[in-house]
Amino acid sequence: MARPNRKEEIFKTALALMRVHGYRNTSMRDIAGALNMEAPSLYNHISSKEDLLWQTCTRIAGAFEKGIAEVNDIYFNPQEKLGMAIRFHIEVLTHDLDASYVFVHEWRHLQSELRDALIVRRDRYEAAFREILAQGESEGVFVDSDNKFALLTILSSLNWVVEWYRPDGDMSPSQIANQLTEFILNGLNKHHNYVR
Amino acid sequence: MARPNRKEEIFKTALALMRVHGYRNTSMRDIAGALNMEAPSLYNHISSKEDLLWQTCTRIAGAFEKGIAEVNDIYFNPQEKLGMAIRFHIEVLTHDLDASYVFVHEWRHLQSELRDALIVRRDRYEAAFREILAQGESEGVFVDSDNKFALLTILSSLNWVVEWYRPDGDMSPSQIANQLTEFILNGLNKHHNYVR
DNA sequence: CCTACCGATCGGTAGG
DNA sequence: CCTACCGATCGGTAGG
Repeated sequence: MARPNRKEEIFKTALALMRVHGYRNTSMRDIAGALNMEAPSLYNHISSKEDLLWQTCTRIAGAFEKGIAEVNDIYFNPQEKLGMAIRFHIEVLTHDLDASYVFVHEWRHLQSELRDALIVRRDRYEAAFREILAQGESEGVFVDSDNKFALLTILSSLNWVVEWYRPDGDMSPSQIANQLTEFILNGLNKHHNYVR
Repeated sequence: MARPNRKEEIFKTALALMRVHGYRNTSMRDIAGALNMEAPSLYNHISSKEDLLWQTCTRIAGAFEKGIAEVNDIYFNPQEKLGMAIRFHIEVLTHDLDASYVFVHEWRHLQSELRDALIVRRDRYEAAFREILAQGESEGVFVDSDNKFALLTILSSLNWVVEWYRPDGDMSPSQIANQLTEFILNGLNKHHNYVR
């Protein structure tokens, strides 16, 4: 009876359901039903419902961290750095859309200790992004913006991609990254400021 | 015993709780407790938990619609139009942050008929925004972008404001609107395209 | 992997 | 505005 990747099947099914209906609106019975099982059988493969969410969040958070670390290792030019950071971010989001969507929307449902741990990691990630903006400013290639504000605006436009991206849609992840990079670099470009 | 604005107090308390804990994680007992009442007493003032969400969503949706209609009535220049549309949008979001936050995050928990009605209204709002971008393109003042893409990117950066705006923070709603407008107009400005 | 089942909690009603 | 209470549903356990 034991299937090799039953655990993965459970995660995949659960995340697909949670993306559509939300974490709280997806019951263990829903997940089991989609796999032709009974709810208690799920506990032979996973430890709790919350663990489904937690494992997913840490996995995605880890992917983001790996991306930003790579950017800082390889690139020096702030524009290139920002462009690659955007590219990695979009790659993570689009590579496993169900997991990313659940991560972005449902992490609040974790217990406070787990949630706090994620917030720390998110803040660290945002600080690394912000560092790129600060570097661009000090080198005189980005406008002197309110760093925090610019960062929030940039990340919001990146994260919103989970709302409308479709693997079979018009734009590939790479094209999305290109367009967003162009849009954002225009917004930051020191020598081309739009004057009202 | 009857207090004049008990209904409003219930809405206000419920939305504040739902913003922090989410719709599903806020029980009628939680809401009642915060008002020193018992849960069944709430039903003398409201009809259902879902109605709290529905009334809130329609109210905010109406405010957005009023804003975009006003913009289209008064302004002709596409840059001005876009700037004012951004300004109204930010005003609605910041004017009642609890309600806006709940609207943005929790509308999915409505029954399908109500949810569908909101989607129709949202699509209409987005179409009006998009019309402004199309006008700017045809007049040659905005870059020829993928309209849908540009629109999603713009609205995402606007809606993300509910995540970080604090009434007692550094930036006023007006300053936020100014910064976002500048950032977005730079991104769209035809004659100042950043070239990679 | 299942049956049987538990304690907790939910939105909401009856009746006053 | 309250007490008493309902039927439904939840995550999860016991035991096999």
